[in-house]
Amino acid sequence: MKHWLMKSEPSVFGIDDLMKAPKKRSAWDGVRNYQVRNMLRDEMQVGDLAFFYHSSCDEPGIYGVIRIVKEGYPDHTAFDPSHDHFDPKSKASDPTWFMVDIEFIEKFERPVTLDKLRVHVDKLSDLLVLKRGNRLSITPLTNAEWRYIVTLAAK
DNA sequence: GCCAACGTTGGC
DNA sequence: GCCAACGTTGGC
Repeated sequence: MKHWLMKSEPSVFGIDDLMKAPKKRSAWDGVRNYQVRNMLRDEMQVGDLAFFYHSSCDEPGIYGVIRIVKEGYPDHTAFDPSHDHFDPKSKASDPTWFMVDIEFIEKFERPVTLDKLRVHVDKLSDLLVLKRGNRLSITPLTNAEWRYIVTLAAK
């Protein structure tokens, strides 16, 4: 089982939206970056756990835990001309973009904020979300990084 | 294949 | 709103 960090803007879709969704599940759609597409399509597996990270908000950070419940499948929002994420180069017969389904697991009592992650940069020096200029909305974490952040959340 | 221009991301 | 950093596009 792999571990991930998945970023979203809470003004668009945050962990509270996921908690309110039917069966506390949702598609993770709208990814339009090839590196992230490859992870969605080729690497993420049912049962993988991910941190739900809020970006572009008052307090960026990790707000909880989610689980992959459906492996990569074509992102149909790319086929719909009326949709924000429409992409004419993605065809149903040969889709460019993929998504997974996720399920709510846990919301932290207090988020592990970006500031807090930075305090622990000695233990989290490879964490991509701490690297300046990183633009990937989904990044892999090592088991050690995952466990360390879980202990931060429990404090 | 190069690279300038442009659009997007995301913290501040 | 600003701006650094990066990905993508398109002319050549």
